[in-house]
Amino acid sequence: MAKKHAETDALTVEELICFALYSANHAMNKAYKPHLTALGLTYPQYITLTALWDRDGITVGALCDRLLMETSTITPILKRLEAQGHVERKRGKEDERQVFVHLTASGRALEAKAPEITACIIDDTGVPQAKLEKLVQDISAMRDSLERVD
Amino acid sequence: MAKKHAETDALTVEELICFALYSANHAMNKAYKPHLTALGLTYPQYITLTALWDRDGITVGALCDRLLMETSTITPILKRLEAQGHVERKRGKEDERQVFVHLTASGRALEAKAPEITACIIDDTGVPQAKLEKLVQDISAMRDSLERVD
DNA sequence: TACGTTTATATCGTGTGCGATATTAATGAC
DNA sequence: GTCATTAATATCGCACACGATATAAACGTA
Repeated sequence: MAKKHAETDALTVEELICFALYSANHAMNKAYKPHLTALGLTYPQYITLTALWDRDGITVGALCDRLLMETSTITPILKRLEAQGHVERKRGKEDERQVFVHLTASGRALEAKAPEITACIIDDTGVPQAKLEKLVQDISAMRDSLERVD
Repeated sequence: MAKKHAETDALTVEELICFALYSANHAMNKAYKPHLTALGLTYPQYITLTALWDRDGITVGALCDRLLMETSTITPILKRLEAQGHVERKRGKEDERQVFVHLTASGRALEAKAPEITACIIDDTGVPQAKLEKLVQDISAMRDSLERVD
């Protein structure tokens, strides 16, 4: 049985939703690591590629919106993906401020590895498919609520 | 209705549990930021303090175990907390390899701020208490399963 | 006691992440 | 058309986060 707290008591770190997310995110990163190291990718690089596999040739800004990240985070990741030959960046013709990100053959080829990695990770979570889909929905809804605040 | 995928299709980034955790963790960090900036703390520093409020005077290693982090991450955080005067580090007497971390009056005083911050964040999640507690349990269970793998 | 091994913590290099700022291009008011 | 403003992306400084390595203390075995 869980320990009871009075209203004024601070919660234990393990009882905080922030720590649950914080530590689960690190654990997920760690679970992906062996799969991604084999491909020469980091976790954020892989997530960036996943967004591009679904929607290629979008602008840096659109990619930031999709991943909920700042340009100061995405730009260096794209530079490393470009250095590895997985993406190309092209200035827009009509609007030269925009930069469009395109997958190369190499970057597109990595997509074929994703389903097996995903299957491994899903297995590692120990959560059955149906429950996992619900969990993704609940966590995403919470994230969206947090995003709306500021 | 959600888009259907064949078994061989890759999932959209939004459908991946890894992205749900990744983005929710960033959103949580962002939600805490104004509260913590007012105290001169960062998010990892606050989480570290939360662990110490519950169990003070433990070793660096025990703190790493509790937070599921590496010593290479915790040591610099402790150095910054020490520089701010919130904690003190003392070498063990019997075993001089160990370093014990103790809260100062300043570090202990911050605990009083925690309940109100927690209440704000819980409100920001938009998730009712009971459901949030279940969510914490589900996410923690998944994290523990992921940790057991490697 | 000497010395190889293990243990606890710290340091270093690389890659995020973000806020603040810079840079360059497009836009708008006149 | 000029110039202030806005918009899209990049750069910089600071703080994680971790793997690899270093350091120093404790331990084990001969």
